[in-house]
Amino acid sequence: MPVLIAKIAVSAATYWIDRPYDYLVPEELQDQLRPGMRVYVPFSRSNRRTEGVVLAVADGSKLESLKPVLAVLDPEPVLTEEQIRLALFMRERFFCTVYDAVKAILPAGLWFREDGKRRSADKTVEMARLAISSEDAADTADRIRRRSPNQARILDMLCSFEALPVRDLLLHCAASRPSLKALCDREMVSLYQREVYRRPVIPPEEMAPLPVLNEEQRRAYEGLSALACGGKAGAALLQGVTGSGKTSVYIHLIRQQLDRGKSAILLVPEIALTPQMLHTFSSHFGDEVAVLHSSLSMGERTDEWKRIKAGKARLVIGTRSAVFAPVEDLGILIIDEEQEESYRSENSPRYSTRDVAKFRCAKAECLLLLASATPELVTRYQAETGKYAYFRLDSRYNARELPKVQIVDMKKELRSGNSGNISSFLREELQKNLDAGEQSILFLNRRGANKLVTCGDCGYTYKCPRCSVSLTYHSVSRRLLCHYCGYSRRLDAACPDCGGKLNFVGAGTQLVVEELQELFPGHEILRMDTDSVTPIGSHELLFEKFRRENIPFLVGTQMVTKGLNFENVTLVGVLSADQSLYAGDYRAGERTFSLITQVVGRSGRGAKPGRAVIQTFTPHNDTIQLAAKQDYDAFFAAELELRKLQNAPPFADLLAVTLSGMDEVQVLQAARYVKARLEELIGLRQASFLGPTPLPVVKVNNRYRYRVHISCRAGAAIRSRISAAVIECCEDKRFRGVSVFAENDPLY
DNA sequence: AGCACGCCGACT
DNA sequence: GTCGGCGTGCTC
Repeated sequence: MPVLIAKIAVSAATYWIDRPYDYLVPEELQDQLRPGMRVYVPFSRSNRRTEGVVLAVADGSKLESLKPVLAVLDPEPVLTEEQIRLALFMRERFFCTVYDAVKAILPAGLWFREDGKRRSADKTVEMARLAISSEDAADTADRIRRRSPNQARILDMLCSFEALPVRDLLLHCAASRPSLKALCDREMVSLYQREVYRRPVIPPEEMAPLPVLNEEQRRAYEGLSALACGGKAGAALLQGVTGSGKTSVYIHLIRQQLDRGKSAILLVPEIALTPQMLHTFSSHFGDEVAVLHSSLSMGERTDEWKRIKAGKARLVIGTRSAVFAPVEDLGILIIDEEQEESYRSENSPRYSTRDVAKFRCAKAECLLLLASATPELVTRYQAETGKYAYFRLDSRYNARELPKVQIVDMKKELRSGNSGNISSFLREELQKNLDAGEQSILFLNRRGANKLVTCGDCGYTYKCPRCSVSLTYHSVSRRLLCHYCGYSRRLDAACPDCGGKLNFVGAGTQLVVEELQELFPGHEILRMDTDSVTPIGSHELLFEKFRRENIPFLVGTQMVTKGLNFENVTLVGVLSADQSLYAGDYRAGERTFSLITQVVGRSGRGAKPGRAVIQTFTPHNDTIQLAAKQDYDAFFAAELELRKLQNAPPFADLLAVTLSGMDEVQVLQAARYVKARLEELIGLRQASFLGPTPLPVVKVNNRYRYRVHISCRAGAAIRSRISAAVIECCEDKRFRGVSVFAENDPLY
């Protein structure tokens, strides 16, 4: 009798010991256990109980003595064969453990035990169906109609519907439970429980008709649909300017795939997933839509996941993690605003949504559609060189004109004595809008839009004791806060060093609001940034207020840039266009271009023409000039030349090994060791190495962080050597206490 | 990373 | 004698 062996990825394994471990399948588990199920296994010398996932079942092992699988945790596999392959792919591509990948693929709610209180309990509904044939039921109904009219009506009802929720059945038959009970007792009707899925609120809709496509949209649709139905894997770029109606093309493509019995995934950036947008899609696809995003409760997410896995929802809309949605027969996968950084995961597994999408589409032999007004340079390059199919939508809806853009030199402004955030030109434009009763949006190109606190006398600033950053002041809590580690303390009445007066500096949204209040006293101003809004839907409330009450000014960060239409907004001001331009990594240019394009696109969405004002300290900068002209093609050409010179993507792949630890000297030594090993293992001919360089914020939570950069054509061979160098460093006793990981295409 | 094993010094 | 310090090595 052959011994059954399970190849298992265990959760306790760290990156450098992560491999499939062989375990014995005890006889009593042999007919239950299948690949894709989670199990408990003993691990390590202590045999502590560890969770694992079965990757494969084989009938023999090279190893002599094996430990047994302790228990099977799932009645059915939670991972399909394809998802297991995906997890293995992710390990190789993103330098993570298989189990890390599995955790990204499955919804977190799946880990809460059936017996525990924490579990998101399944909601069920009681259903009734006929236990006899419908002919017999109809006969019986006629026979008993005089004596038991209620029971007869129930039988009639069940003859025309296969199964009905008991509640509805009784309601519609004007019957009560005893009637149903009688039928059950006579074994004519049976009852059972059906799981209902708690759904995020999607308002019930009348189904909207397919949007009418214009000539240009129709051409794009036809080209893309030919690819999507061609049964070959491939990718395409749909480059469409803001307002060109990409969404209409999506709707047609998705409808077509659903009609062919296939499913579809539509990914959107975090902030673009608005109720407005869900509304549009649910009005076209109703119950076929499942929504996955970070603001759902764990239970809701698990429910949606189950609904998708059961084939009940064939269109999945969601943010980056929805790329793992367990749909079958994928027909098309669309990534909207594909250049957005929210598509990359910042912590392990550090995956790129696009790479995962490519893998899935290749396996499913379906189309990957990348869409944007300002695609990532690499994407556009692939389209231009024929690796991706390429479609464009160049005309704006209703042939509206692009806003007129004016660049303002803030250096001049400073010289003429204005040190504020709002230039005199912008102030005049704002005044014009105010007089005309039109609205304006001011965009602050900043992440943490918070105030710094300094001493006016000695220049003292508050530093985080654990990180190499200054603390910022939060007016809501009236405390100083570290954005990196969460450290907070109360503000002193005076400078702790010299007793001088403390000043608030920095161009936070709050400061801009204060400046506006001074310039335009008595007019209402809305403020919107990461601090002032968090719960989902609160943006919408704010936006709604802005629209309805025709409030003259809206000041905000990132989120004011995203696809919102305000008829009456005719002026947009970009307060500090350069902020993101010198952020250090090779993507700074495209990030700035895309940001300015999006902001400028907010202006003049209605009947009235729009204007935009871009304030910058570097008015002659190419990126800013081209962004002002909204000339992506010229920007692309210029930036591509730059990339060629820098040997940056698409001409080379960039990877990095990041090291961190409490002992800065030791971290640096480890980093130098990694670099030396990389040079030996890969060779200087195939790659170039840079570093170690400190991260922009070198110390976070008392850990010093350094990085070694690798520029090369990254194939499987090179990646495995990088992996080997990381593992060697982890195993080296000299570097105990230093954590090391590799990464594909790191964000600065 | 955990966690056991083991080989030394200070204590009931 | 033995309790516990951490240095060392392994994980099917």
